[in-house]
Amino acid sequence: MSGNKPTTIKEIARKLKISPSTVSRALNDHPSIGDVTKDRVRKIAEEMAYEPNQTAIFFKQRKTFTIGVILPKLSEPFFSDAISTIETVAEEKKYTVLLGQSLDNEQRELNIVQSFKKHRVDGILMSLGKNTANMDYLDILAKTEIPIVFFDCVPDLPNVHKVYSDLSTGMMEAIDAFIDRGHHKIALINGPESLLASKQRSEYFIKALKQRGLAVDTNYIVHTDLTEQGNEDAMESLCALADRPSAVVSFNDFVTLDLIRYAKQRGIVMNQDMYFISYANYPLWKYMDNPPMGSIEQYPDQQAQRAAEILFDCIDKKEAVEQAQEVIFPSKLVLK
Amino acid sequence: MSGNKPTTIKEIARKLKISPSTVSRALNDHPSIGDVTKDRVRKIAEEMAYEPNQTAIFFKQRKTFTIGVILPKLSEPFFSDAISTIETVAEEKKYTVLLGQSLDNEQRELNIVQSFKKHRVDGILMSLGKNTANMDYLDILAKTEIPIVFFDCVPDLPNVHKVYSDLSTGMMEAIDAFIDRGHHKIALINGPESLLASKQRSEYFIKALKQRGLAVDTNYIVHTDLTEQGNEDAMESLCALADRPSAVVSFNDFVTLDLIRYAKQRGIVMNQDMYFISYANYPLWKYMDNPPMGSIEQYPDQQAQRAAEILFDCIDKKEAVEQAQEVIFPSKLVLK
DNA sequence: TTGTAGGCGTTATCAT
DNA sequence: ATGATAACGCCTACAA
Repeated sequence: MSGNKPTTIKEIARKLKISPSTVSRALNDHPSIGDVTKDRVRKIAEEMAYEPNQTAIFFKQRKTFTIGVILPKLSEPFFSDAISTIETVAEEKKYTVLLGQSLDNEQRELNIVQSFKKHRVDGILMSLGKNTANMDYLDILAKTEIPIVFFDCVPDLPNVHKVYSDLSTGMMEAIDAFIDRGHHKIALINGPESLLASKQRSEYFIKALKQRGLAVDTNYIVHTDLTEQGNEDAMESLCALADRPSAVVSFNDFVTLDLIRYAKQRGIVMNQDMYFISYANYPLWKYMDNPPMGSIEQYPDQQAQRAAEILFDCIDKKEAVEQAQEVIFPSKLVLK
Repeated sequence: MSGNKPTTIKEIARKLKISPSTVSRALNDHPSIGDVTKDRVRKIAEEMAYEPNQTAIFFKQRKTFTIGVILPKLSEPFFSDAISTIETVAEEKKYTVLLGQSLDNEQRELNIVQSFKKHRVDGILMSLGKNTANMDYLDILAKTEIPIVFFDCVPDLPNVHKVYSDLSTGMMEAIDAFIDRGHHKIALINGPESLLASKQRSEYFIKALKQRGLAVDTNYIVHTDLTEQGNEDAMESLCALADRPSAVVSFNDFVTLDLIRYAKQRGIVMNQDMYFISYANYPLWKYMDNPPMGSIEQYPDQQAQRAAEILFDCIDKKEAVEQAQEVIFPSKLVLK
């Protein structure tokens, strides 16, 4: 039960009085080795509890059969779904998954990338943190030739592989749903203006309103820093308007949780005085007495699956991945 | 942007017309190397974008600076909290985390252990799946000398390191809370009888009732297989009783979500006709109109932290870990 | 202060 | 069918 080192091929060879190469070949079922020898080797290997030293093999093959996954935080169902899918795909390819949560912290993101690089992962799947602006690691990785595929929260750059959800389709459906139900005072509670995700929501929101012939009231577009306080403040500023909106598209379901709670405190009746639709389609709404009118599904599993496939294509050096891949899934409104 | 291999120490040596060992030492700031040489080496290394090949180092050191974490599923907040803590501790020790979700599947658990062993992780943190009975990997790991520390859902074996939550304290508090509020018809909706977790809940439930002088009505102890249907069935069987209980301890918050929904459908008014307390203390209750009376916190972060510490002690070969460590945190009722 | 040589475990190449 | 040798990149005892 103490420091007895693992058996090596050499030891087997010595015991059998044959050469290490023969042992190696026998163990790998090489055709040129006789069945007798193979059997003898296998038997002894079994007895001595031989286990190939993968670190040696990785080293020699210049491959680790490991991919790194970097995402903001696993406590968001979107990402815990995604990682499950990634794991499944990886498992099929006999790969193992190295995990890193950035917690939306740019510095951590960089550290994780560095650490993954150190560990010589064969590839990286990454969803950016909410505030990430700096893309230095792209250079770092380009130098090291480690393929990287972004998903969900992707950088606004050409020449990188990315898989994400098209927020506009869901937005259009949301606005449609609101208008069809007679709403014309529709607001947007958006995330921080710096985020690409926010810019997109904003853009699609305005586009959708215009397309349906509604005027865009800038008072109806407010921002939250995504903290509980920020969410409440955003809601408050909407409620303070003389002409309060009757429908709200919110950044995501987490924000909406706070909005609904705040609204209730203020005596605003859900789905009567005010209607909500947000992004994410988290599974918890079915347990709520006052769920939002709908939520926009962004398909974490599909995104993760596709991103993982592209990554493995890169790793396996398929031709198709010479150019940067860009895969976009439409988002979809799900009524509650 | 193509197959130019990473710089090696040899190449730097050649370029500088000095020996590889000198380069190695210079790079590692060895005291015997002159400052001039160090500077020259560092400069060239920088220029040539030298990166030490960790796989070579791992191979040589017989260490990977990697720990494997195996847990049932990250979609449970308990585990996503736990993994965050583990990552933090690992990061401090310059370790990276390999992830494996067992999805409560024993075969997967074994595969993951095998895969981790292949990757020569320096240690493993593991929380068992709900149905795991087979502990073969313990032998596997013992042979390989890979330390393993269990947390939360731990095996009922001696001689293994384990960190878990004492369910009895929370149960006692729950029963106390119910009784103090005048309840004496108290039921338990338990998980599958096969689970250790269920056996414990059952045992502590009965013990707590007896301790407070209440009779134990076996009709008041029902089981669910933890599916939505199972949860509803369990609730149904309680509601069907002539003498319906007014208070229920349930297996966990997920079960309680279904119970509450079912109860509401049946016109049972929460916290009036019926009161609930369950294990987990998930963060979502604050958003619910009808939260349970309370929930029992099991401190994922503390458990994970402690387990990780023990694991690193094992890895660092501290004396203290020669005997199997067993750390128990009391669970605690949190009223809503 | 620096260089030389050997080895970590495995496998591929070239012999025999 | 099997063996000897070299090499992957790095480190380090020993030598100079």
